[in-house]
Amino acid sequence: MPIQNLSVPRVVLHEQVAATLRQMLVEGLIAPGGKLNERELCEELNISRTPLREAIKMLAVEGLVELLPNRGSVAIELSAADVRHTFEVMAGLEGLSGELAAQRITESELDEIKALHYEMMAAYTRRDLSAYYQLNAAIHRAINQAAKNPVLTATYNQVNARLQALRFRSNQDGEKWQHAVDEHAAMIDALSARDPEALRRVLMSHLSNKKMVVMSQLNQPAATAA
Amino acid sequence: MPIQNLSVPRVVLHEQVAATLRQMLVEGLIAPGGKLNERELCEELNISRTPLREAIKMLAVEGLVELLPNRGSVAIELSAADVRHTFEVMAGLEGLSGELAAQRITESELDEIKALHYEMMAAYTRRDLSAYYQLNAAIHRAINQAAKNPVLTATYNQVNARLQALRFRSNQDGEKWQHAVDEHAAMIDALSARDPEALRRVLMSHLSNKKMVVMSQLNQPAATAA
DNA sequence: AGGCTATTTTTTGAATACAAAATACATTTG
DNA sequence: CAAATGTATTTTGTATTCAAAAAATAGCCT
Repeated sequence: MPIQNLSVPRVVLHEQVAATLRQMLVEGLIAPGGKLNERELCEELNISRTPLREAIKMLAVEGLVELLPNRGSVAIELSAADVRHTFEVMAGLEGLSGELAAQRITESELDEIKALHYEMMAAYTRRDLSAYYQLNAAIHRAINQAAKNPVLTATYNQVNARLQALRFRSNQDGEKWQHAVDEHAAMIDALSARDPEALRRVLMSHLSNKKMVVMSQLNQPAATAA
Repeated sequence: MPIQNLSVPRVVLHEQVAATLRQMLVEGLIAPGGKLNERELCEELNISRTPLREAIKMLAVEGLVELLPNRGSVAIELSAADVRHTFEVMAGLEGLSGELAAQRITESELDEIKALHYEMMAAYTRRDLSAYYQLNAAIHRAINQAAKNPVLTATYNQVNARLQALRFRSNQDGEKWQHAVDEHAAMIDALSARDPEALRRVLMSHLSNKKMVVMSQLNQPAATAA
């Protein structure tokens, strides 16, 4: 006879709810500017308002939602200036990641990143944007991991989540995409050479280019990818 | 007869509570590792548990408290590794602040920082540690402001709050203090010259030195300042 | 007496209930 | 008919209540 019931929530509810909402926001299930209706979300997630409201407060600190006193909360909507500022910070954090990763990366970590890079090159060659996007994210995540700094990782993820909520699909333009791929090759070189300064430069300029692509897409928000 | 009662809370309760708790944590009123008893805090702040718990969740995201499921929450206690990691990120954020500030600072902002610097030199000459500490913090805040990036400022403040909760009083050692003051002079020079790279280098090495001072104090936690 | 278990008490987690504010709606009046 | 005002409804903010888990205490047995 089972002593413990594994179906009962073993982790606290507000954490689960926060994770669900975070995913909904980052995946665009709740669009930027969209309202978070408490009653609706409670019904949808089958929870009471207490843990939901706790989760919303957490997301507000993370910068994913904005609290309007007495008027609820909405998914953040980044202005062009907000996007610029966020990318500026992301560039700094990426640069730091690179600097530290180049100093601390192990051989096996480097091999894994090289493997991811080749997979990404395959996706690029096939013009498989979705696979490319995921592998690209995986590489950046791996570099961040190689920096061996949990505080940096947490800060990086928190700021990055706000950009992910934008749901942009960059590099659709041929020339820009080529350039991004070139930069990735330079990353691998800098990592292999364990050259912190070089990797920092590459990553910061990489982010700067990504920023410009996103900014130009924001100006012409015509096509929303399927 | 007054139409509106200004004594009633015009801002939401959980914000006020979060601010109060944040101050208590940063000022050491709740010591690192100390438990946050909900009942006690409710009585002390004259509120119910709901807004208190919302505030605690916010502070958990900020990294000032740790949530122990079913066992409440405690003020964070940074290990030596945590302190190293946090300073590493702070150095990166300071470096970025400096880089941007050197590009964007106005004449009047620069003048104000110079004035703060002279005030700080006065405090240093008098060995007035408290005044020095405050002016030092004001200068770093001013440089951060001059970077004109709200996202950077918010990120910086959030990470910095965790270090402030350590309640260290560094630079008590004469030679180290002298060195810190020299670095501050170099900051003013780099700012005046609008040299981003130079300011970045100075600020990062400044933070690195501060880290070493704090780390050595952590090893011998003998004297707690009055 | 000492170690163990059982029971009470406290504390935390979540749901509900109540109050106040904001919004939507309808009615009235110029 | 439009603007404005008053009323109803919804939504948000806070307090209270209920339930479950953890901690403290007491009792029991060897």
